[in-house]
Amino acid sequence: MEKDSKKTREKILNATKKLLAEDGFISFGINSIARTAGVDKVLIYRYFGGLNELMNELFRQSDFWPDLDDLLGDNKPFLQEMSAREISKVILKGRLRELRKRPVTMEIMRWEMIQKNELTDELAREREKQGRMLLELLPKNLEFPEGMDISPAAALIVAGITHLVLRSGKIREFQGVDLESESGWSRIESAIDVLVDAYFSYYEKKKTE
Amino acid sequence: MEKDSKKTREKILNATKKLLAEDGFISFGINSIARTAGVDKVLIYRYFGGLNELMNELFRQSDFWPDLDDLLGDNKPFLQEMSAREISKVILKGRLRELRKRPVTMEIMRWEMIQKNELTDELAREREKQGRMLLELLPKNLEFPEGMDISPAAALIVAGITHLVLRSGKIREFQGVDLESESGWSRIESAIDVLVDAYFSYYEKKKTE
DNA sequence: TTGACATGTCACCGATTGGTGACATTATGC
DNA sequence: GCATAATGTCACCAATCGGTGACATGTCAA
Repeated sequence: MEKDSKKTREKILNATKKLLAEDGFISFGINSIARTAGVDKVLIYRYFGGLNELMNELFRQSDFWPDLDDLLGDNKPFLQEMSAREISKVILKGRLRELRKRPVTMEIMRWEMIQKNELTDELAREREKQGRMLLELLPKNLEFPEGMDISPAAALIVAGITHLVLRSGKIREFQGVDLESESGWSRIESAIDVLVDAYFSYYEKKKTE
Repeated sequence: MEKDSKKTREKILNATKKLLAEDGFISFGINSIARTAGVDKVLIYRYFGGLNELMNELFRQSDFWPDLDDLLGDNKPFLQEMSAREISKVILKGRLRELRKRPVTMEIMRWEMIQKNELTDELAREREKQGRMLLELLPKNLEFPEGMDISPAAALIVAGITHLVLRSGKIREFQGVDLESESGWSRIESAIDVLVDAYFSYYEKKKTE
């Protein structure tokens, strides 16, 4: 019998991540964590206090939500020179790409659809914070065509991206688009480009009329 | 002690609908149905066979998924005279409106994000069937600008609509859009119009260049 | 009226859940 | 080396779940 509290904490945290990524919240709980960690469940209470505290620990030590750098990727150096149109495209496609990389985040967001509780609230707060930071980090001189009510259009596209990512893994196809092949996803990325371009052109044209 | 099997069946079905609409699948099961119906759970097994059969019965007797008539609403008489652009707008907005009316459907779709099983498969099949019928019922002479890869763009918008509706009731606001007020939803409807218009104009302009 | 069947009630089963107390074992500081 | 605190093990609790068998009670046809 080995006694090493650090190692045990590690085992618990890893088991939690693994469980969330593979099975989601459906069979998630103290017992299943203890079982897959090969550890008595009483230790979870001793080391973390309970499930909520365990989750908080998890949130603190991993990056569940992409920050601006993640979203921009290779385009980061050119941020100041980009137009509103270009930034919109890059950030939306970044959102798609980065979310797909984070299975645990995906599972938490799926769970948010069903139940609101302290666990999901933690991620929601983090997301909100990052959202505000993102706005502040963007170039101040970005010019959007006047008359644009961007919020609902942006909300629609972001919601669409989110929904498609969350549905992937559960279904093969969504409305004729293959969610299991990279070619399907690049068709979606192209659609994002086209929609953003079309949207901006629409307002710019209106202005000059 | 009253003995009326029809009434008992009714009580069970109603309790099931009520439970799904109010609490979703989170605490859903034989026991909770029996409890809220005020009926012994053994009767559920006797009358329906089990939970799956109960759900099938529910699906058969209610319209969980909007058909073309629902989607078109007042625009139905003018279907043959409408352009692809107009039909796209009407159907997308119809989708938004009709889905919002169906809390049980919303809950099932939420559950589909988490777990795939016989219950959710039933709705998925129904949805697919209606989707095919919808394509057949549309005017045959609809002309889409060439070069358009509509599927992924349509998927994005439909996914966005779905996501926003499913998120409502759980959160107040999504990306700056109020999901609890009618004004928020009409901003979203406007955004659908604009995006569709912009998308079509984009390709039509390209063609004439 | 009586017998048979439909309907409803109740008690139980094994499995699983979150949670805790009591105890055994190991590591660590003195 | 020894006491003490940290760590790990085990057994148990009440509650809930889906599911079933045994039996009581009502209804209806012969």
